[in-house]
Amino acid sequence: MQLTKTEEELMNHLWRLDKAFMKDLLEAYPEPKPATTTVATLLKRMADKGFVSYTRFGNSREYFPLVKKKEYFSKQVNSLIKNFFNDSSSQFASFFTKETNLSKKELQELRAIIDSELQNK
Amino acid sequence: MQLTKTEEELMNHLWRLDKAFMKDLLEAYPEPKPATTTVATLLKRMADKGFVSYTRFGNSREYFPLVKKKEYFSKQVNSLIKNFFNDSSSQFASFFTKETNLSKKELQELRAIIDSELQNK
DNA sequence: ATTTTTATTCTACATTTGTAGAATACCCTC
DNA sequence: GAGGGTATTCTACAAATGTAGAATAAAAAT
Repeated sequence: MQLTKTEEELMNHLWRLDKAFMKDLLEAYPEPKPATTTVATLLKRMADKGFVSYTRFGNSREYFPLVKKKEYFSKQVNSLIKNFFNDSSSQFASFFTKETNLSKKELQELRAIIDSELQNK
Repeated sequence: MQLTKTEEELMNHLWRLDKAFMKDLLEAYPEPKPATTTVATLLKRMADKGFVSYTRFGNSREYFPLVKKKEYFSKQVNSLIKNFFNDSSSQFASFFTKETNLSKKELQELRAIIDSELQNK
């Protein structure tokens, strides 16, 4: 199952905080903050979808992510690639390199990463 | 505004075909094909969102995309980057290179692209 | 202990999305 | 020009999403 945009936003807070109580999550939002009940509903739905869980502490809960940001993100990218580039990551890579505004420095860094990846092949 | 997954699928057909009548779009779907009315509804919604338009031909219409695949896709990637990498494309690039399964050949191609990009800087 | 604050659950409701039938209008063919 | 195929519009409806009030329960503060 998929997270919606709104759920993703909350998930991002949770990833950043690593684990968090309701109040921490509310704090994480910029003004205007959503109602507590709104966040509670989102958390419940996200728990149903298997993205978060929690530890009980008295009556309240410490929420934590069940899915790593990396994993989640990786699926996102892969689905983008599948959807728009007939599953060709190189086509995507080429597109990405040309179309996003990487600075000279960033491009050089990226080349370094690629070189080190090539070492392992 | 955003396209939903289902709308994206249709949009993909349209991009591939460049322009198309209802019947072409229906053909483009794999079995089980959606009902004509379903596609019609989607097209209308997509037109409302400003993603497609059409030329009248008698009582039927030749639909065409108003947004280029490249543009659309570019926005998707940028929003992914913004959402998950605090707007840092280099962080994303690094992630991408490490986490997607690029073959040796693809990595080499990618390096070539980067080199040629670096020429222009 | 009484009040205040805070989190949770239950309920609710408007909007969006996925899907398609019914009715209608048009074009093509015999 | 009557009948069959096809596209469009209208209508509908279930499910998902965004949002939050009311009621409740428990913890913290005074």
